[in-house]
Amino acid sequence: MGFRLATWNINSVRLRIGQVVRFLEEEAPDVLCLQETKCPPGQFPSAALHEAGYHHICDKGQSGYHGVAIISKIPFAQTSMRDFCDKQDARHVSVRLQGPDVTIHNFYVPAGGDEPDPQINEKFAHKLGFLEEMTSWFADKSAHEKGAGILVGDLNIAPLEHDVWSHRQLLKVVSHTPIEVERLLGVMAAGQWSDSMRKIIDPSEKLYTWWSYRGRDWEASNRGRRLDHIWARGGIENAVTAITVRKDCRGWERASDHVPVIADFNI
DNA sequence: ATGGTCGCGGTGCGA
Repeated sequence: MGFRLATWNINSVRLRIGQVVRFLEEEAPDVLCLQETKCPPGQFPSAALHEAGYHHICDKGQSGYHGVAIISKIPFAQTSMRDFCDKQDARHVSVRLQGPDVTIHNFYVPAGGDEPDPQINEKFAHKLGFLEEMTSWFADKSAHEKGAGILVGDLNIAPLEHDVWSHRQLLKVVSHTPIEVERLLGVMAAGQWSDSMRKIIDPSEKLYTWWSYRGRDWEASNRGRRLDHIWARGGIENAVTAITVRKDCRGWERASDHVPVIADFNI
C-alpha cells in the first residue's frame, strides 16, 4: 500500500496553523511530523487538524522553545517520548502506527549555537552530546525494536557536500562541520538507518530544506542547507518511491524558514 | 565587512 509521510519545522504551529492545514489539504500525507511547535502543553491547535481529517495527535510541547508533534490520519498503537542529555527539552516523540506497522521517530536536534567548539560553546557541546546519546540509544534499540522504522526531523546538520550552497565556505559553520557530520553518520550506522531523500535524489544534486531569514532575498541568493531529513530502516529502505521538497512554501506569506519534505513509501 | 531576520513573550534568547 502507499504510505505518505511529511516532516516540517514549522517555527510556531499556532502562528502557522493556517499553513499547516493548507499543506495537509494540498498533499494529504498520512502522517505529518512537526518540529519547533513552540506551543505549551494543552494549547496545541488540535481542532483545526481534526477538521482537516487528522484525528490522532501526539505532541510534546513546552513554552517558547522547541516542541515536536506527530499528526496522523492513522491511529497509534503506541506513543512514547524521551528526554536527552538530562534536559526536559521537547525534542523527541515516537509513535507506532496501527497499520502499516511502522515506528516513527520525530527529532529536533539542538541547533548548536554559532561557535563550533564544544570547549567554549556549551550549545555545541549539547548538540554533540545529543547525537552521541542518539547513537547509543539506537545501538541498543536496534536490537529490540523490530520491524519497519522511519526517522524524521530537523537534525540541524547538512552532511553531504551538496546539502549546502558552498561546501568550502561552510566547513567551519555549525551544521556542516566535519565533527557534526561524523556524529550524524554515527547515528545512522548505529540504527542502521538509510537516507531516503538521497536514495531518490542523487547526491550530486544540490538539495536544501532551509533558507535563513537573514539576508534580503532567500530565493535569489539561494544559500540553502538540507537540515531536515527522512531516514528508513527495517526492510523499507528500498520502499521509497518519491521525495518532494516543497520549496515553494518558503515563499508563502510569513513562512517558516524550513520547508516541508514529503516521502512516499510503498509498503 | 562580521551584519542580517524571525518568534516568543513581554526582555533578551534561541535559531
